[in-house]
Amino acid sequence: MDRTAKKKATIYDLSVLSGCSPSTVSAVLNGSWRQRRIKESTAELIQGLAAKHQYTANLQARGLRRSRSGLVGLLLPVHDTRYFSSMAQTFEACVRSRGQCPVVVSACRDPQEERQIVETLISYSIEALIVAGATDPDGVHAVCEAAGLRHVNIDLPGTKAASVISDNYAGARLLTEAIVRRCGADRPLDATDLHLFGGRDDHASRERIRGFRDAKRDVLGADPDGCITPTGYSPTTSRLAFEDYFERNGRLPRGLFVNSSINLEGLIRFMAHHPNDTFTDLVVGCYDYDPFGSFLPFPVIMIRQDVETMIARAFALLDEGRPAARIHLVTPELVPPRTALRGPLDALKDEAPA
Amino acid sequence: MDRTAKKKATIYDLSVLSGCSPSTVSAVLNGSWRQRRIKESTAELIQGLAAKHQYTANLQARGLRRSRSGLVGLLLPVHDTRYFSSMAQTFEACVRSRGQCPVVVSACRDPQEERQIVETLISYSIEALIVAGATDPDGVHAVCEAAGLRHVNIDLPGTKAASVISDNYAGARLLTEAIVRRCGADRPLDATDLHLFGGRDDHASRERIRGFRDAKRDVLGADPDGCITPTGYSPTTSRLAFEDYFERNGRLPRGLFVNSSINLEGLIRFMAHHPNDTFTDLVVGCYDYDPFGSFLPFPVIMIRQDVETMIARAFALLDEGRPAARIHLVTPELVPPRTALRGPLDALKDEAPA
DNA sequence: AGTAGCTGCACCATCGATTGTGCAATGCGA
DNA sequence: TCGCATTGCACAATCGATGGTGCAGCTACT
Repeated sequence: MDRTAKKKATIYDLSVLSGCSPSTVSAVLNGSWRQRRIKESTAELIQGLAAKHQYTANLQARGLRRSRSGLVGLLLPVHDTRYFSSMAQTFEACVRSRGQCPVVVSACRDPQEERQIVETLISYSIEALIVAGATDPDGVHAVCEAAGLRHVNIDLPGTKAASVISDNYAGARLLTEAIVRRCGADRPLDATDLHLFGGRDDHASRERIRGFRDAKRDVLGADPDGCITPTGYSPTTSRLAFEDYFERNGRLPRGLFVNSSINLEGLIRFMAHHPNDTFTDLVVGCYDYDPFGSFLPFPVIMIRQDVETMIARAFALLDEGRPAARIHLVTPELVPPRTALRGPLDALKDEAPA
Repeated sequence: MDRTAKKKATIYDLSVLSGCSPSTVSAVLNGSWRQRRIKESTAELIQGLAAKHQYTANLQARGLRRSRSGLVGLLLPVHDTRYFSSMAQTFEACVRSRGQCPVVVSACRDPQEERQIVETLISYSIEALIVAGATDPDGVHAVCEAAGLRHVNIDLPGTKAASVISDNYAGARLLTEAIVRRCGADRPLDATDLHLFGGRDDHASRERIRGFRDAKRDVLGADPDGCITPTGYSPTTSRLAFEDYFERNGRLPRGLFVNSSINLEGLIRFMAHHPNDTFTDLVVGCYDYDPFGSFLPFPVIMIRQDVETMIARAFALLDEGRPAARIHLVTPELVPPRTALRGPLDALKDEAPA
């Protein structure tokens, strides 16, 4: 019943133990002791005591005094997607390598949540924030600005802060062309038979749609209306859109441009309710890379966004202090069907199994 | 060039503005004003000023004073897996519904990192911690214990703290039987033709192996040695194990028990280098559910661990204060091939597309 | 009038660390 | 030996919020 939640040692404890003043202890333990001209032997004494008593600094106290916390935030729409979870993974490694502490949170694509969560992070005195895929980046910007918080958009751009995003237009063109190429191998594709599903009224969707249409016009010579069905970023609504198309047309289009892996989940939900042979002959292109998504029973061409570069670029901008509110494009990569790319987890060493 | 990073308003600012003392302002703004017998009109005055000046409490200062922070931690092995990212998603919702702030971090399965990251979280005075899939749960426990931090293991159990885990033995039996059933539809399965890949020397792997072997003995009447290849939790080493098996035997086994979706990624990496017809006839059972993994071109039977229940149970234990160091089993669910389950994202409302 | 009891708030120590400043002791050169 | 520079550290204010305690002013009752 050792219910003693032993109080953690403080600089005052070590001050008493060492016979030095708290300020000396503080200086020794935060590394500023040389410039404060503390004797090496004093430093060693205190460091020894600190180790012995398992001293660790109270970071809230430090943060209060310094009015910063050592925390760096990443605001995601959701965690549960390989795209965003790989972003979290990469972000975390990056932040740790700078000796800071990552805080990854998600706001469920709700503009109000986004702002409120950022308020909270600001209340904890986070030092910088990456705003990924925000529904209302400029709303978030206002909150950050009011608090003087460095921040950068990623994935979806805002107009008020620097943004690092994929070249969605170029990616969509690439993807569209690849779908056509893949379809055309046997018999030529009709322009109405290449349909885009997913996305909504955000910058990424608009750019992808633009790329899709331009590519169709260039490659198929036509871009009829009615070949685009926005569904939002929800598997359920996506599925309903596929069902709807299927009911209207008795089949799916031969070529499918799917706006994101979340929408692709809608497609497999649709599939789960339909026999396999509904999909012979189907060619899918999908934004976002998911390793399993790449190995579905029909060809899935994916666009892998370069998360590592985007995050790195975002940090570079944060380091700049006050970067211009412009958009930085990062080139995404076309991933042929049945391709297993390496991911952030491959950077980890895994100990040899027993 | 409004470079003024306006200092945030404090209770002292509002104190001056309102003509009340800082303690009154504090009481009003943290809700304790009724029990401090502050006049309603005073409260309204201060609340008005707070709203007008966009006051938000400095949570580091509050945390310092109260010696707790409102932060609740989740320690993951990695983010970039549907299993763990869905855990993060569920955890976050849970924490927010309690009015606290989630902090999700990953330690890459490195015992030393695990301890060090937890030390850091403790330095921020987090109030509770869920330790998910830790490589060294008892090491983490020691750190928490020394700081008097409430914590619960999840996914992988420890011996010193309460643990909520899947019933891996039962799940593995279910899965093994399901694989056999699926294989046996055409021609009976030889016991050597059902092989387990993945996992390492942790509780989950051991239980799954035990379930696998017992089920084989029961259903196939034999459980020859050499049908188990631990690979660790890395796609690359998993892939190498499949390659190795393939080279030795000229083919894969007909029935494959894959220890986790990470190991399944190893399988698709293997597949990427082999023609499709290497896998006709293959039946895979895989621990962890991944929506796309469920739709691969061969039957993949999955075990979905009940993350919602596990997290809920974990919070219940945390609320108990000092729960006994026992293991709580949660029953996982068998997921037939080509099944699209709903996930945490389905709880989100998505606004209708434009 | 005296007092008991309430109302409504102010005062002040405190949480743990940081940092500008002051000062005694020592060293050193002239 | 005097004076100045340097060394090595202590002091105390401060970051923003919290909560125990004290106390003036008013009411109500005897």
